[in-house]
Amino acid sequence: MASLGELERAVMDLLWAGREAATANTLRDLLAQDSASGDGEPGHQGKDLAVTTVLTVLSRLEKKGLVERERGTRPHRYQAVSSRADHTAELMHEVLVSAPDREAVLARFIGSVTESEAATLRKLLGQN
Amino acid sequence: MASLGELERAVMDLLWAGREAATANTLRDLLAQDSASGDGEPGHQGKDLAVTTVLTVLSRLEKKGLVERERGTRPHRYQAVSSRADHTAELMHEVLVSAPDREAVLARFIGSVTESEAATLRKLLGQN
DNA sequence: AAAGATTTCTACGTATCGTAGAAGTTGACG
DNA sequence: CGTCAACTTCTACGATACGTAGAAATCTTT
Repeated sequence: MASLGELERAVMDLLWAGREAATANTLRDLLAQDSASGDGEPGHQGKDLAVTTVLTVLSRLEKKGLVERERGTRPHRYQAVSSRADHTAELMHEVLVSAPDREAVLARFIGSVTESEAATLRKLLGQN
Repeated sequence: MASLGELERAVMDLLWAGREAATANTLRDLLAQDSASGDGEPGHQGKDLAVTTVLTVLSRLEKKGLVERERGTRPHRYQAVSSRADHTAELMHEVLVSAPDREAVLARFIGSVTESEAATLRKLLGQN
């Protein structure tokens, strides 16, 4: 119960990037920028979304518990409820516990991480 | 590009459980059993699906690359392409690399696992 | 060749998501 | 205080995914 659509994801990425709460208009502008300049990904095109579109997405993200809005200020300001790292780690954990054989999963998982990530894990686990 | 529906998930669970390739009919029967007896989860009800339903789901799973079918034998036999542990670990890794700040994600992730899981990780990282 | 088993094709209902216009609400300014 | 502009909410439509299964096509077996 957590998968995001493409636009939802793009909005979350913006909210996670700038840590200040942002308005729908700001986000719309950032979305336009992000896709306009010819950066790596040719995936997303030069969007120029309506503000209502952004607002709809923000409402949905709020309903999903990923976004929080300040209703006091007039242009409402939106921000991510948790950091991207927290959110991603939570997702990883959800995936992990979705399987009954966690030990086996962790074994395969360890096999799939890079050496540098493994090093990070060793450090974090305070062993070795 | 990996999330499964409820029925798709149930089918995969069956394929992952019994390692033998199974026919659509077998799976339909197993699905009926699984939900019939009053086990823990009251989530899924006493399904009694049509075989075509199971076949449709199997086709979709095949298209997603999760299931493989033997076309030679007449009642086609289906089996999971990879083990549940492999699949789950792969998902976890996909989630991990979906974030740019993997170190931070791993840190949060480690914080979310149980002590026993942490022990498993230490063991696994100790080797190799 | 006919009957039965099996697979493929087609389809409908519901849910999610991208998208945005229409309508309602509110703050500011004259 | 009334009006306008900005902002939010409501409503909606097209596309895709999934659960579900009948209709049609194909293969097996007798």
